[in-house]
Amino acid sequence: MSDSHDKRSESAGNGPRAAAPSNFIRDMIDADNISGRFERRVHTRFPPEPNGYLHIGHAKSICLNFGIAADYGGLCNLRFDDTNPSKEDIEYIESIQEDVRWLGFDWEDRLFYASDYFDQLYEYAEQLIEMGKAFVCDLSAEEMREYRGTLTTPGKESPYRNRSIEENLDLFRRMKAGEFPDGSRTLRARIDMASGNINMRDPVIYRILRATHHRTGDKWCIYPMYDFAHCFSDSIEKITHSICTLEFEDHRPLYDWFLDQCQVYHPQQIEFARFELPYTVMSKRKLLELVNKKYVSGWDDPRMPTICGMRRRGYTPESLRMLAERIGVAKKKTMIEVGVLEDCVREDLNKRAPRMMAVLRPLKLVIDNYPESQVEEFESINNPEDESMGSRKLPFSRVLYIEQDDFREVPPKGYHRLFPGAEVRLKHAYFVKCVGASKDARGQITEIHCTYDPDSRGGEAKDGRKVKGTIHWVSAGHAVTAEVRLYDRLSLKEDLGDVEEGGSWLDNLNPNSMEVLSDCRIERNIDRATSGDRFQFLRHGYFSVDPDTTAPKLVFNRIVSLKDSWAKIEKGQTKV
RNA sequence: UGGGGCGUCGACAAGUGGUAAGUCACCAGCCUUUGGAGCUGGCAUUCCCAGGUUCGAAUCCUGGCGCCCCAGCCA
Repeated sequence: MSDSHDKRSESAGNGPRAAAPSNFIRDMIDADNISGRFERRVHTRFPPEPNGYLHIGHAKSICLNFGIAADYGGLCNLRFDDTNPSKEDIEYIESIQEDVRWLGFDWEDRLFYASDYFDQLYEYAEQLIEMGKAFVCDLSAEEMREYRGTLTTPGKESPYRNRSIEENLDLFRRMKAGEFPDGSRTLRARIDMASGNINMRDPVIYRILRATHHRTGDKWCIYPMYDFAHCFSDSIEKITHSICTLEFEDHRPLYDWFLDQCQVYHPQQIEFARFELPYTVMSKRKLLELVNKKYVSGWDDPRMPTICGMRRRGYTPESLRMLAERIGVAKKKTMIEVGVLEDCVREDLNKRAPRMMAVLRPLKLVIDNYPESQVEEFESINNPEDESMGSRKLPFSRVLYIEQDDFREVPPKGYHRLFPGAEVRLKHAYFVKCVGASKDARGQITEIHCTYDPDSRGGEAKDGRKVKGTIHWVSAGHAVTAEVRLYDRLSLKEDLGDVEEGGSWLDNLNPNSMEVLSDCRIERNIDRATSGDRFQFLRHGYFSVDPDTTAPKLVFNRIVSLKDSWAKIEKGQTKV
């Protein structure tokens, strides 16, 4: 995987940001600050489970938690919710930290793990038992499911529900001591089997699970469940606002119940809605499957909506933060059009990416009246949006490459580029007029011929005549060959999970999500580029140097194309 | 007659009883040595529906409708 190469990335977590938009979470915090509920403190946390790589959806949560803390002069912790060693791995712990840092946030010395609290959590469990609020249950998983009831019918109380406190304590201690096999018993809260909220039907608090934990090793053979561990972890860290996603709304009564029973510091859980991006995957399970079954090259495949995938693709942290800001925070589940994300990167990169001339699909152009061995150099500005980025020299000669799409034998209506008899400007260089095209035996155009106007040096005709089109080009003898990878949506369907009976979501995968162009020609100035550098290839879009780049072979990823109003017009024409 | 949520422009989203912000998209024009960028203007008489309260309702009340989540010893 590429390392974090974003030298230009600025921290986003320190100091107040510009005008943060209003949302219901801020309203709640404001109200708490007025009432003095948390002594005007704001302390949030980002609590990922280290069982996968972070994706763009997590970025929203990260920006929200760290962003709110920063805006209110508060703190945000990074806490790994590592209560299920059978699914978790150190690889994920490392990648998550790298991703959060890359996004621009800093947890300073507040890196925590739920496993840091295992001893404390165990104490709370015994406390609950002593209060008669928890019991050891011998029901098997299947039996427990039967006893739980259904959505519309109440559950039945476990036959073990009324064991004595002494027996429960003894059994629980023996669970901890490893006297019973995995899955044979659980510790359950004693709440209400008839509750309409299934989470309150005597939920499991601890299960027996012999798995080596990445931090506590084999110290424990019982592990706490999410609901139990999470609220107490928040409490121990003196979190004020525990922000999570909507599916935990049903869990809030349980979150509150545990803390109330033990009479400990009590944060406020607040739930917000996740967002979806059409034509992609955001489910951790599916992302894992894509990686394991090699449908993609890895977690950081540039087509993946993972943070590391997007980083490798060339997205900037700024653009991801901008997205989070633009989509807002509410309780309505939303589908964010890809255009919003794309606009965010374009806006960011338009201001900072140096321009380069790159011909992706080369077509040879010979200037018949240009001296054979002559080479000129033209000064070209690196970024018209930022003069301070300077300029560079561009060699020009008799044989050039232009984009295949910039020449048409028969031009469609409104086409401003080259066709027999047409004159265009070669950006920064000269006006050229097309005088003919050569074809091979199969009728394919092999090269086109032009004449140039020596009086248009620099791109301005002396007689003042105008030209409609300006195209990019590269001198054939002075260009480097490179590979460019173009990406498209991973899914053919807006909802990748939309599957016919008997089918698999894998059938919805777009077989053409990556196109490799291996014979691209780029101006030689690109030579100095190193992995992670980003450019605007004139008239094409924004590209980044992929880490697959080796000394002789440059490899680029297309981050996003430029807006192409001609493509839109032409598409409209053919539709008729 | 299980519980919990949500419903404001094509997509997001402000609005918290005083007469529908903003962003993306889209459309039109200007400008342009990137058909890029930029600039200007347009884009919800109406807020899921129906009643009601009120001088006044997206906001309050009543009743509908639609969508999402929950029956892991996952988080």
